[in-house]
Amino acid sequence: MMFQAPKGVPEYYPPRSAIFLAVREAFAKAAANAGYSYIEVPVFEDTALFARGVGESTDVVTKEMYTFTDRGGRSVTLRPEFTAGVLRSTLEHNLHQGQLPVKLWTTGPAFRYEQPQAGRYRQLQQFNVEAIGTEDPAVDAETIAIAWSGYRALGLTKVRLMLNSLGCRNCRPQYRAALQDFLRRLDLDEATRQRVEINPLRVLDDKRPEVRAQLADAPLIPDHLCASCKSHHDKVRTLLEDLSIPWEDNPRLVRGLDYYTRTTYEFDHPDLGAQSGIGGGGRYDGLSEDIGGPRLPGIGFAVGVDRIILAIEAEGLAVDTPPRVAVYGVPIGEEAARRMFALVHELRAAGIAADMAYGSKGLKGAMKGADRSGASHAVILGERDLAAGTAQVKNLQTGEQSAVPLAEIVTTLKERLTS
RNA sequence: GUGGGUGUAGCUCAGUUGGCAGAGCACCAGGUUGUGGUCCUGGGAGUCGUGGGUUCGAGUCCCAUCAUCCACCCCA
Repeated sequence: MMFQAPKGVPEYYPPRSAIFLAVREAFAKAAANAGYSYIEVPVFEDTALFARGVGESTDVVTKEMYTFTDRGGRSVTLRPEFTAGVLRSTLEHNLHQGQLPVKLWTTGPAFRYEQPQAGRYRQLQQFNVEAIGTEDPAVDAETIAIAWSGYRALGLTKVRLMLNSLGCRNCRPQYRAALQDFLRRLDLDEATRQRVEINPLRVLDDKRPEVRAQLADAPLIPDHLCASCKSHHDKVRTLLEDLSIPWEDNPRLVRGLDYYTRTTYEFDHPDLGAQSGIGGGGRYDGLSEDIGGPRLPGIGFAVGVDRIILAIEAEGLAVDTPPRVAVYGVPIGEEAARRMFALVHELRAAGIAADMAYGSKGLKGAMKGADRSGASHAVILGERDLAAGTAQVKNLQTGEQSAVPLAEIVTTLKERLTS
């Protein structure tokens, strides 16, 4: 084999690719139903946008970015996530000057240079939702509800929601100091000690048992929230209760990106191995200012399409794949093939999905093609039919077959397909 | 970046102490020169990941390398 897909890039081809579209469709529908509009943003941006937006101290920025210099000498980076780009676009085009919040969804690939493993890829597919311009906790709950609806629409039953609040610019610094004070007294490796100084909250997320054991008595964020953050957090939870969306409070949930404030949440699935997070999001009330914009709060989430597909498969859910076409043309001989080509075109123009056998296959091979296409009807056309000005219309389920004048094929099939 | 597992036909895999490279599925053709699914018969296919070494002889043993999978760190 001469060429292979780049390392860590999953590909979806038929028949499995149908699941990919179904996942996107489920979330797009949930977002659109909640009044969110589509936004198309670049796959690459100025490197500085991500460095400042996502955070200089994050793993994503320090070691996972696909960064390169373009021919004009500019440093550009393939997006490692969507939020920074969506917010940049919102500000650049003054979408926030209209009525708030600005509600947007988008989808596509993101890129992180990591060592691939189950559910972790260098090109990952995300579905993304952002609500920009309000601090109303109802919008926090709304984004959660959209993600939840998407999972439900796909039939997933084992998705767990974990919820936390990271505080704001007023209460986070005190908590951060208290946490650092605690962490500095622990027995930690060099990399983790550095993290204590740069981004202590992320130490709480460590999965290693030897670290975890030492964190049992660590100060937790919910105990250090200021009055307004506490009230915000309580309101979000009350609203989730109203919607009967079950969640689990997780005071150690911090997430890896620097811009999160107040509400953070994560969805995970128990059957996915080590990479179990299938979606996550939170509030980013300071991000706009971080990237040079006005004060503009926001909240959003991304769900991982690749991992959701793995979850669908892990739960053994069948995604119904409709037949490729409704009608399949079976020509016998060159003259018939030419006539059939036009007939198939007519069927398509009439809104009937149709395909035909190509490459002068034998009748038997062509019928096989009809069978595999999933079509409910075959149209068979040979010398005898041409001479009579008819074609044989065959119901592939029942085997019934009858001659129909060529001029009436389209209307006849239209009737038979709706009945 | 670190650790471990696996690379043989399109797919899933078998291959004994080193001795002619195989099966199932899929695909194609025929059985039926104008009829699919089931059945029967036949067929095409592989530089055994790649490069080197040991040997009369390597899919099998050794070394290197690449790819892939799983895990750590971290994240969707």
